[in-house]
Order: sequence, then structure tokens, then C-alpha cells
Amino acid sequence: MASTDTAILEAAAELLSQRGYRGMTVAAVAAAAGVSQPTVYLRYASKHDLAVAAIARRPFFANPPDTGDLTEDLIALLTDIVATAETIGLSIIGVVLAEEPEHPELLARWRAAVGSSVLRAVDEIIDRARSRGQTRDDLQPGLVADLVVGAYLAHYTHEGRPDSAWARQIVETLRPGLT
Amino acid sequence: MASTDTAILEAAAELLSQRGYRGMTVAAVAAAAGVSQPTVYLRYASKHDLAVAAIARRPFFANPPDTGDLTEDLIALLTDIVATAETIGLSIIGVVLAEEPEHPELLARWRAAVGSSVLRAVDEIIDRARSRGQTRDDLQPGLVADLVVGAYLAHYTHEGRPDSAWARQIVETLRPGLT
Amino acid sequence: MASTDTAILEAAAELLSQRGYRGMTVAAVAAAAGVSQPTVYLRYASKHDLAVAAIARRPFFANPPDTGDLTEDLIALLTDIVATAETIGLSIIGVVLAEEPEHPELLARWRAAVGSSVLRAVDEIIDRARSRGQTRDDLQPGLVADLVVGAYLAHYTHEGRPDSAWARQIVETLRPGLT
Amino acid sequence: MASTDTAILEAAAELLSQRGYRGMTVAAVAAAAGVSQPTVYLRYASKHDLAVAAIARRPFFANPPDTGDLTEDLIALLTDIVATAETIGLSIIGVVLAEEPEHPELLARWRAAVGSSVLRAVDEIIDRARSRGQTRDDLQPGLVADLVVGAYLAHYTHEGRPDSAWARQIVETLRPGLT
DNA sequence: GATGAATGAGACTTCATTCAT
DNA sequence: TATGAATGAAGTCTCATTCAT
Repeated sequence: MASTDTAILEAAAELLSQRGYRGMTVAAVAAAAGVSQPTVYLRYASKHDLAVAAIARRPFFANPPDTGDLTEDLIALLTDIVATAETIGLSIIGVVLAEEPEHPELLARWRAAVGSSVLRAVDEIIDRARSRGQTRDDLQPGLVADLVVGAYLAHYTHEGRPDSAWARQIVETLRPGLT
Repeated sequence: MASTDTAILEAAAELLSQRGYRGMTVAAVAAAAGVSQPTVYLRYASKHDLAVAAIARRPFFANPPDTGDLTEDLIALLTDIVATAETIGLSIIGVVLAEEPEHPELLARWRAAVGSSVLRAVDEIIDRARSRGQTRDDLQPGLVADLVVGAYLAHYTHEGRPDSAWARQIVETLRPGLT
Repeated sequence: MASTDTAILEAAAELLSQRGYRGMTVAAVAAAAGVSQPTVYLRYASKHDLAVAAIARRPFFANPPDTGDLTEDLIALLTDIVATAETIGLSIIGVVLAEEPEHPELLARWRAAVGSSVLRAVDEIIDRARSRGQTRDDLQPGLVADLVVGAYLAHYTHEGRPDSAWARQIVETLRPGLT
Repeated sequence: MASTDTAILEAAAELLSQRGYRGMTVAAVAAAAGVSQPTVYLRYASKHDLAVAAIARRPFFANPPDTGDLTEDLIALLTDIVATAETIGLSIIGVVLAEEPEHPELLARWRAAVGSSVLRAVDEIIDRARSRGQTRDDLQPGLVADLVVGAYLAHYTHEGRPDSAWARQIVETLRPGLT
């Protein structure tokens, strides 16, 4: 059944976020999805395959904010990223990094899904700013994406959840380099 | 014996970096340290305690570069971070993030050890720049640390290892906002 | 359908020979036969019943060689047995012997099918020889069958595949006792 | 403990004979030996390794009979083989043959242990007979071993347990070819 | 008659942890 | 202090078998 498919993937993604790769046991996924373990194996050849598939269910940033101003767009994007992360936690990123030595496909899948969607969002924001003449011609979107998204990763890793003023402060600090 | 203590901690840190929390089995730590498993338990009450202790053995950034120029200092710091990360891998950061829901002490320990040492390094670099009149008075070191260190985390997570020109490009992009 | 019946039995016999009783999974039989698993169960109440039925599909020795000479007949028969065994392997005999403690029907079926057909072949060869006056009157075909067929079983079990001269050497060693 | 070692190997050999490779579960071996499953894995890296080790515990034919007469020696040897087989069953031979496609080491080990010990026994019997002038100079012990041992394998496989007169009849049938 | 989908039971294996010495 | 030996608990995966369609 289609609903079984969804239930399994959602249970897997949830457990992956909350209990890590190790904690995402097939038994727990099956129980959370309300099916038996072999039913999971009917769909995925191994736990590893299931985890890889679950990664792709993480949130995308498909519709970048469009406020008409570069700074505000970036603040909105960063705020959105922070809000998303506070909902589902950063541990999913931790999982894909932590498992890289043994399961590099997880990180690969994360890059293909989430990483590229973030980059695309920044790309679009900067494109629009450029067409409004708000930004330097040689500004590289990849660098901006690294700086904006990374700031949150570093802040969380080194200090914890940022306060509400933080996103604006980051983008303000960055602004002179963009325009 | 002191050398036994060291051997155990080093083996644990190494395995934690290279194989993650799950891969850091007590048997593997004991074997790598050349002792028996009960010897490990004489020192740490549990595997988890051992992992927490091992986290503190991660590299510090005790002597921030001092080139006489803010930009060059930051490039050197970032280059140093990248080099360190390429040696020991990012999976250790992944581990502390991934384990946070169940073992928040790992992340707490990481913040106390590595996070604060990075922040102190950036602090010092900016202090020196400020005393040379190279930077704004209201520049907050915490934001700069987020941006510089985070850029690498984001780049690695989204794209992989950066090329050799990358660190300079990041700092150049950032520079107008610092001075 | 008749062809379905055949396909299932052939797949079962093939898998039984090549992968043993354990390797003959119902899923593998169904896949090899191009049907679903329940289709197999429509025909056989259990995997075991299927195995028993598959045993009966093993090769018979219906037309014993007739060269006009006892020795040559036996050599031809033994050569034929060796050739057959090298094609389908001895593991099928292993299966019926190995399963005897728990599933004696397999061995019973093998005796009824293959064992009796070999005995009949030796019987006929010796009958013809006797009518030509080539053999002792009191020669018991059962003993000859044991010696000829068994020689191959023992050779394979103890040493492996015999070389090309072996069948003739065996029968030559045996000859003085037959005539 | 040494007694644990023995208990595990004996339990494994017993189960291998009586329930086949599949039936020799590690749980059953552990239970029969009175230990936990991990204790078994402390000694053997896998179930397969355990089975291979258990094969070597099968009976040898170290002291061939020495009656002073070739025929009687062979009858005694064959009678001994039959008696041994009736005690432990032929299913262990079935197991090594049945598992050959997936676990060829079992058959290899059987050949190295049991096969070679039988061959050595026949060798010695014939050597002694030759030194007494009771046999042909060119008689090949390997062929005799094949014929004598094989006769029992074939008889059992095709008909079942032989009656008490059978061993003598086999050797008598063979005798003219030996002397 | 045929099958897609499901599952209870059980197999092999690993691991953190303990205990007697 | 140190360890050889042991184990409860749990994890991944497979398989014979069933049921609704």
C-alpha cells in the first residue's frame, strides 16, 4: 500500500533524526510504521538502503523568499533555515557526517537533496538582486551559501541555538561584501 | 599507568573520529590500546563516559596566526581549520551532533573544548586587528567566528572538500564587512 | 497448466542439486519457474513435499549399455554414472542422506527411483552375460551393483573426481570375481 | 575451559550428524554444551568454522585389523566401518556432500580426516598381505579402498542397512581380483 | 487458478558489561 | 591493577507460509 510506503519512510526519517543511524533500528521503524519487519525488507534490501531513502525526505528550500531586497531575502532564508533546524534538529546532519566513513552514500544523498536545494535558493536570490543592480557582478553564490548556511551550523555547534537577533546580525556583517 | 591512560584515550579518540560512536567499540579501543577490556572499565564507568573523555582530546587552536594583517590571519586560521579537518575528518563533529538527542554531554564537551578555543582564537585575531586600527569598533568576534568556521562546515556538508583557493575567496568576500 | 507443473519441478530439482535442501527456497523455486510463491503452494502443501516430488525427477538408467561383453558393459555403465554425477553433482545424494534423520521420505524416494533403476540395469547386464556363459551362475547382481556404483561414491567422497582411466581400472580389478 | 571446548565441539558434531548443517544452529550447540551463544563465538568466528572443526572429530580408522589374512582383514575393516556408520549414521557424509556447493571446506576437511585414514588402513592391510605373498604386486590400494568402502555407501543409499552376511559376501566377490 | 503483500518465527552475529582470579 | 572468559540483550536479515483480491 502507498500509505505503508509513506509510513515506513516517515518513521525512518524521524528515527534517523532523533536517534541516529544506530538508533534507527529496523524493528523501531517497523513498529512506528505499524508493520512487521519483513514488510520493511520487502521495500528496502537493507537498513542502509532505507536510511539513504529516508534522507531524501528531508525538507527542501524550494521557494526562496522574494522581498525585493537582497539583505532581507538572505535574512528570511537564514531565519527559515534556523526555524527548520529547530524543528527537526541538526542531528540529521550529524548523522550523515558521522556515518560518512562507513556509509558515504548518506552524505552523498544529503548533498544531492538538501545541499543543492539550498544552493539553488541562494542562487536565485542573488540572481534577482543582480538584476536589480543590488550586487556585485562577480559575486559567487556558492561562497554566499557557504557563509550564510555555515554561520548557523557553526553557531549551533559552538554555542547552541542563536537568539532572535542573530540572523540579522550575521547578514548585516556580511552585507558590505555583497553589494 | 599513565601511558595506559593515554593509550586508551588516544585509541578512543581515533576510533571516534574514524568510525563514529558505534564504531568505537570497547573491544576495539582496548585492542588498539593494547589492554584488556576490563582495564578500560577500570577507568571509565561506561563506553559513553569514555567517549565524552575522548572528545576533549580533539585539537585546539591555541596559537592563532599572527601575520600582522586581519585578512591574512583569518585566511591562515581557516586554512588551519581545513587542514585539521582533512586530517581527522568531520565525522567527529557529526558524532557529537548526531548523538545530541540521546547524549547531549558529547556536544557540551565539544563546545567547551573545541568551540571555545576557536572563539578565543578569532577573538585574539580581531583584538590585535582592532589595536592596529584595522577593524570596526563594533565588530563582534562571535559573528566572525560563525562565518569563518561555518563556511567550511557548510561547504564540506554541501559540496565536499574545498579547493585550495577557497579559503582566500571566503575571507575576501567577508572582508568589506570587517574593516 | 502442465508447463507450470513441469517448470516448478524442474526448478526445484535444479536448486536441490545445486544448492541443497536449504538453498532450495520456495522463493527461488518460484522465481526460477516464473510463477509466484502461492502458485507453488497450490501444488505442494509444503517445501518438503516439493522436495520429495523433485527427487523423483532425477535421472534413471533405463537403457543399460549392451556391448556384448560383461566388462565393457560395466565400464560403460560406470562411465555413464560418473558422467551423470559430474553434471548434476553428488550433492543431491548428500541431501537425501543428510536429511534422513528428519525427513526419511527423501531417501526412500531416492531409493525407489534411482537406486532401483541402477539395480535393474546391473541385473540386466549380468543376465545377458550369464546367457552368454560369461559369468558365474551364483553371481549376485546386488553385490555387483554395490561394488560398481559404490566405488564412485567412495572415490568422490574420499578423493574427488576420478581421472579418465579410473572406471576401467575398477572394473578390471573386479573382473576376476565375476567370471 | 578445556571441558567447554570439548563440549562445544561434541555438541556441534552430534547436531551436524543428526540434524544437518541447517539443524546445527549455534543456539542448539550452545544449549547442548551448556554455554551461551557468545561463548561459542569466542572460539569460532562463524558457524561455518565451527562446522569445519566439528568434522575433524569424526572417527578415524587408526588401527586396521590384523588377522594374518587379507580376506579376513578386509571383512573386519568393512564390518568395522558398517558398525561405525550404524552408530553415528551416514548423514554426516550426506552433510558434507550436500553442502559442497556452498561450503566446500566441509568436504575437504572430511577427505583430509576420514578419507585419508581409511585409505591408510587399506594401504596397510594390503602391504601386509603383499609381504605375505597373498596378493598381486600391482594391486592398487586406492582401488580396493574405493570398492570396499563404496560398497557400503552404495548399499545403504540404494537399499538400506545391509544384513550380517553382506560384508563377507562383498569381500568374497572381490577376492579373486585381489590375489 | 493465480498473485501481491504480509508476517511469525527464528537464524547468525555483535557488543557493552561483569566476575572470578 | 589487570585480565581471560563469559553472557544478556539486541540487531540485521531470511524464510516458509498465509490471506485478500
